[in-house]
Amino acid sequence: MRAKASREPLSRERVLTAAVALVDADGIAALTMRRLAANLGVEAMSLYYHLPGKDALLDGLVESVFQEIGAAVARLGPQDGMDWRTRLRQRFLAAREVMLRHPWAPGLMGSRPTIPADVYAYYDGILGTLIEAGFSYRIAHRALHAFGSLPFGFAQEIFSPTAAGGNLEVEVTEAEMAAMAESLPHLTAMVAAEIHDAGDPTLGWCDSQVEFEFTLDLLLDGLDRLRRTSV
Amino acid sequence: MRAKASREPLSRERVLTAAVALVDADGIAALTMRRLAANLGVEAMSLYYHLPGKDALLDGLVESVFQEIGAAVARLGPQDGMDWRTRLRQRFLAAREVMLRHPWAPGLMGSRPTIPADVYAYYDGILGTLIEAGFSYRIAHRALHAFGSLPFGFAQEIFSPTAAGGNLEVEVTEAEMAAMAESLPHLTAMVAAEIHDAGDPTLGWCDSQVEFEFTLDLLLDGLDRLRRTSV
DNA sequence: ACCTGAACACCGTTCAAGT
DNA sequence: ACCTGAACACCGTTCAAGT
Repeated sequence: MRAKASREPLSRERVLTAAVALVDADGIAALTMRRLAANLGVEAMSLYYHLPGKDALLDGLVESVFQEIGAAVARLGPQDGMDWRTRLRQRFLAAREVMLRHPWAPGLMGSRPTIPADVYAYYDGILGTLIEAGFSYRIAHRALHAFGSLPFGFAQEIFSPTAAGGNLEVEVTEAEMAAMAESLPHLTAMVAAEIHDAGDPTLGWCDSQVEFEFTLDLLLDGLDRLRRTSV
Repeated sequence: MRAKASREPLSRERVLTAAVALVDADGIAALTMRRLAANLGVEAMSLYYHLPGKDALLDGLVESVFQEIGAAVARLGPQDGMDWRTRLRQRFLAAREVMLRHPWAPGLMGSRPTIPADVYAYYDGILGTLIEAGFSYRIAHRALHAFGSLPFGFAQEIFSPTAAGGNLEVEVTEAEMAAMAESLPHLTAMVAAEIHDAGDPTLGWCDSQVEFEFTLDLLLDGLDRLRRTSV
């Protein structure tokens, strides 16, 4: 895990790249000034020359992930011929691919008190798409809120990605299953009725691609209906 | 802030109550084993007799908030005559009132690796309401995901409640405003078009009651349309 | 049964100092 | 300009010990 010593000096960018790699590999709890420095072949105090402190490091992590989203969206190319729903759908799905690579990012974003500046530009683009499609500012504003975290490629997860929900069936014994059927009749029936493909890459608790796209389309369709009736 | 010394012995419940009070008052970062103990008039090590460690304390905090939601929902009384949309709407709005009292809770929930057991029963009730209304298990399952955090009384907040978004206009100078109009034309126009009631109690970044209910109704209406067409 | 004191390993951060 | 060593205040947690 320790990077080979390099003679080129540190930089904010190198520090952030190493931090993303560290967190991807060992989780957010492993991100320590001392450990990050060690991975860079340097003392902890050296980091303070490139970043004011740990909060700035965490902000930088969020910024890094968002820039990755920005790059993925830019890679989609011009969207001239498309209607607004297709445009937004592509954006959000591109963001999702980035998030699948950094499952710690949603939790980190949710805990930061500041918003990286580039995010405003990102939202401005979404808003522009909506206005161009004929939405009023009022409805477009509410649409931004309704989208929630979808622009960042993840559906709502109230609890952490590593939560137990998805593995429910696996860890439960026969006796517990019977008790569950009694206390949680509807959930038990649902699990029985639904067969999930195991092992698909997911952000967590059943938050598979299918669920993500269902929520996305439910909102897009509902907004489109609003647009065509009242605007 | 220090509680008066009491002769009755500590208990898990007393510890959790004090922890909620501490976090309500001073924020989640102020929750320290040593500080919590001091508030209880006790040494830090005493807490370990009632809770295995800090993780258990954080889990207990989430559990406490959820039990408050459970109590608020129970206070709604029997829902016999109501249709499914009204039932869910009342539930989610009741949960929202609890969350407004504990603005740190969404962030904490998002960072916990485990789900309190009672939450399953809560979801089972929501699922039962959907099934009773005629939804298939497949659609009901997806509806649970689409709801996201609404059952817990908060709409998606990608960034922390204390984020800057809501105060954007206030902190911006004239020159910055002009620059903003150039780089963020649509957002600037939206802010100009929208007048927000200042000072309303909110979970954060424009997540006012109106936005919450808009998202809620958008999803409920969309689901209802699905129910009546394909089921 | 319930609480404590001393100690340990580990944080983030400061500051003066090195090169 | 860039990095370091020693030190500080503060963590969560252990363990043997008190009552």
